[in-house]
Amino acid sequence: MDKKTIIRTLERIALLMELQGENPFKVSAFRKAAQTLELDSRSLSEMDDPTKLKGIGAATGGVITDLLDRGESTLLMELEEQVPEGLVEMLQLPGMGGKKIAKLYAELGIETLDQLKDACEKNEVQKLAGFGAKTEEKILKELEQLASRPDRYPVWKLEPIVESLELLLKGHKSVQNASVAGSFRRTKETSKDLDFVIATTDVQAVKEVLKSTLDIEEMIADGDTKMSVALAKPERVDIDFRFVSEKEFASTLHHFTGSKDHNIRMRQLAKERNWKISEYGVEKENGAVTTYTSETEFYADFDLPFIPPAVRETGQELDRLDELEGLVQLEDIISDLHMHTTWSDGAHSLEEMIEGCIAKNYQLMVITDHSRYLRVANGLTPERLREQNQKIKELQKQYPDIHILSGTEMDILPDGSLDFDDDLLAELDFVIASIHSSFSQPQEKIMERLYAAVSNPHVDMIAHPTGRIVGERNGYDPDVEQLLQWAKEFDKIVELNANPYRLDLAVNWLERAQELGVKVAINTDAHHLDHLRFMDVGVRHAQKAWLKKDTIVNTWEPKKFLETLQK
DNA sequence: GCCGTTTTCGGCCCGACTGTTTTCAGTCG
Repeated sequence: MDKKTIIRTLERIALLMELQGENPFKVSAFRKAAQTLELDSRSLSEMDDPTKLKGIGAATGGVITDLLDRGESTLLMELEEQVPEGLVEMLQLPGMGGKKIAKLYAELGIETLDQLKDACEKNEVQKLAGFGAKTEEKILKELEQLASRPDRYPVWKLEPIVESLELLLKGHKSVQNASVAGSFRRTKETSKDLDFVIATTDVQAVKEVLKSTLDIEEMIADGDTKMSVALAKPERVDIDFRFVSEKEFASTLHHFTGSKDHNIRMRQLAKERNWKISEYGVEKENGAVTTYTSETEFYADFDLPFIPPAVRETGQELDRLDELEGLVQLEDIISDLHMHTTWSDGAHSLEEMIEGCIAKNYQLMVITDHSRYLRVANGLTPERLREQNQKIKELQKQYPDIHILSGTEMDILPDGSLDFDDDLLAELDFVIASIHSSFSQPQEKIMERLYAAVSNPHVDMIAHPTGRIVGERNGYDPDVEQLLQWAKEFDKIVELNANPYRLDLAVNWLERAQELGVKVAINTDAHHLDHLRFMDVGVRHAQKAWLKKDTIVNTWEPKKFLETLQK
């Protein structure tokens, strides 16, 4: 018996109980028990007695004992028998929760989505107490959209929407402040919807602007403090807008940034002081509500340091406050080690990229155009690479304020060889090795290729180590644990590619890299000047993995960084 | 269902909106 199975069993029990219309507190007791196990970093064998943990009582402990003793749970088996499988799917319908689904099953015997559709069309549903004609209509509409709508959107699809909305809102005369909140602000790879918090003196005016500017498919809610819409274009994504006064902005932003678990921990802290947190501020013992000018001030009132949105996830961040100190910040980044120019498939010249990096106040940069194998990207032949190398050395004289390194993003070929020979690599300051081809090779072959790169003395870094595209494709499926072990062994840098398409490595592997003492570089892989801004996304993604400034080589002073390369 | 040194009963994070009601339940975040 493993911990994951126990966690899944407890969660499944909670889900099935919810579908029976059970008391929500009872349901959440099972979820909390699952979470208690999940958040405990020990494995099952390292735990003395999991049923003694806080949050696990007689019933949830019984499930665990059942699983440990017999490998199955009587409670779960009973529930599986009582609750038809089709009910689980109904939870995907917005507006449908456990109570309603339980009622439809109990009174109309509805077990499947098809039966639900049928009953709605025959107007049987609106006859039930608590249901009406509008509910029936809504169910039919949601049933129709169920198949066509993705349940989560990758960050790179949402980013342009967020950017344009923040611009629109901040430019409005009645808006004092506006920010995206929710999982997007926490830098999750994917989000179910978008949340915005808006400080305004004129809710109606702002609502009007939003309504007239956005391509709205459906008005989901339209109240005095909240408006929810489903966008028609460019994505059919739901957006929530919350309107507050300026003084409430900070606490509302905190509230709607979440996560839910982070907020629960904060509310528990408040409770210990007889305070009460709501989105409008913190109610103190005397009943007065304190408001804040910033989230920093909000946290300070609880004697806490500012907790970056990216780490506000499980609630356990509040037990890791000492680790916040050295967490990497955007201001720490003083170099970008991966970018392209018009010499290969970039949109800007060497000079333009150099000036772009100077504008970012970087102290060091590396030009890393593609190698010859990547013909579609106009990859450089050895001759052109040497020519570029020469040109960079000349440009260095013109731009004394920044170290300009001459590098390459060299392909690791499908047969496991490298695109340039060692003599040429030795002439370069910095060598990136990447896989851009034959993704579908078996893992063994992929690892052979990666080993060739990681074990080559001239290679400094492995770029976008898995080749994934967030929410689209998994990449070439390397054994990442092995790759990280090799990176440690050969003292190579692994990349965190900051392009929101990639965010490669993913958070869990970045945590592992730091644990192993592997060096990480956050790079934009810019093919356009505008892409240099992705450093911000990359840093927030790194924060999500609790990466320290010291782990990230592009926070290092040029002297230290260059010495490391020479080793 | 779980918890507890102001508690073994009565809370559990808290509030907004909708659709159903005619004062509130359900859902959502």
